Amino acid sequence: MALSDIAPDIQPARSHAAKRVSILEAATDVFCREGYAGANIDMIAAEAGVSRQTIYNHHGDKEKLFVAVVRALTERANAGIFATLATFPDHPADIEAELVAFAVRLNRNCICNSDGKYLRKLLEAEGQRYPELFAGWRQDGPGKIWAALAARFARLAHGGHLDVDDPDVAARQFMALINADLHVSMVLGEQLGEERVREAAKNAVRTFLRAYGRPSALPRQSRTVN
Amino acid sequence: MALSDIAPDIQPARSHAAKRVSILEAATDVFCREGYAGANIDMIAAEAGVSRQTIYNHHGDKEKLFVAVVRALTERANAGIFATLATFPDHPADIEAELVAFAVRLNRNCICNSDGKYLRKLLEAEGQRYPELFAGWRQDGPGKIWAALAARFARLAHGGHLDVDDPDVAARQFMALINADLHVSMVLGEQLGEERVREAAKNAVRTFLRAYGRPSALPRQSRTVN
DNA sequence: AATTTTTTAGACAGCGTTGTCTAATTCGTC
DNA sequence: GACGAATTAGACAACGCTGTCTAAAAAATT
Repeated sequence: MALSDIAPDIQPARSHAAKRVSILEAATDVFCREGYAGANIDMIAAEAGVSRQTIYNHHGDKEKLFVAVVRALTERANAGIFATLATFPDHPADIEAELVAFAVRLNRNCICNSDGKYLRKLLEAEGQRYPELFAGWRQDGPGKIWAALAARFARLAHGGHLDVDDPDVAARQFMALINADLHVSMVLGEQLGEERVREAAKNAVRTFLRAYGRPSALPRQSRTVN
Repeated sequence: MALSDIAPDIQPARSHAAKRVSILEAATDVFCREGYAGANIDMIAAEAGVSRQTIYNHHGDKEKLFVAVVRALTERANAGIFATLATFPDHPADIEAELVAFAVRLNRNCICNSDGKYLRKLLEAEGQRYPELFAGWRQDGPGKIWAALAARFARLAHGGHLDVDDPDVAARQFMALINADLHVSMVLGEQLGEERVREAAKNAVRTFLRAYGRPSALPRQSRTVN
């Protein structure tokens, strides 16, 4: 009962927070692997190295746990995307090389990493069942990302580096081209190496610049067909 | 016992085949809506207008039923894609208009229709769990489709209609561009109208031709930026 | 060292699902 | 109309999962 005066408000346990994280990680894994209905609490408990009761203590409910998982996932994923977006080449010296590097970062850090894969999978699997959960993702995720990316392209166009008439369309197409080669491989769960990602980015940017590049910015790259 | 001589080999019942189809349709629906683990036989039976026992009579097992569903789905989807692929404009008079029309057909008949959506969803949800099932789809589906589409583009290039150096890449990028605008909307289950599909196809083909079009084939379309 | 809180293992009821079985019924054929 | 095959409704056991509970163990705080 006596409240000591030094460090009075320290949380009851330290392991508490660590276990919460560990539970969330394991739950993310299992929910994504097995789907909501296929996942069971014992699996999650075993994978988290925690007793089943502890999970109920922390999250109260299978559904609440699922919601917590999706929230954490979307927040992390959005943060990662915007962090990568901040590395967009606003004043490119070599636009092709810098766009390729940017595309590689985008693929590596946002789309091919586990958060991206997990989020896509949960979205496809349970999106219909929890529309309100994923509507938030959609607004804060793709909505803002496309807008932000479109603004970057518009600025590049204004600076004379690109010839873009509809930046929104260009942004969506850029994302689509980035993923063109990788999507099917990822769905099947293949692990794709760095060079594969780089190749995909190079192809995407090359086509993107053939479509939207300024004639003056292109010509150093040979474009003859053999 | 007495085998009458006329029409001896007629199947025992006619409703048999109809019910099999109806079961498969309902099972496809339910498996895609609820996932494998979340689907239950009673749901499927109710949706098929059939008793639970009949399902077991026809397919024996929940897992066998699932396999049958995926097989039917992949076969139908592949057939549909190749049928649409046969309408590719091999000798285009107006390449942009004909590619747009082709893209619209591809989207409407193969990607946005229920088979396409269902297949993608099942693939994402259960692909890891049944790799052998979906490996077949991957080989006969995207593998052959990309090759076939690439061959078409190569022929267009050879005929002087396109400037394509790597037809495989071009084919994948064409598919990716086609889907750029629609994918997110579809995942969330929105119903997209004809004009939306048409708009997406127009944007995709325009960019594709800006990247791969022959200079001589392009210029009639004004490309000035305001 | 004592105390309080958290965690654990295990048992437990309640519920839903799968797959089987049986008896009644429907359907198409003869 | 009578026969045989398929279908149906319902009951049923076996099983797995959720969520709760209890008593023991572990961890941290005092």
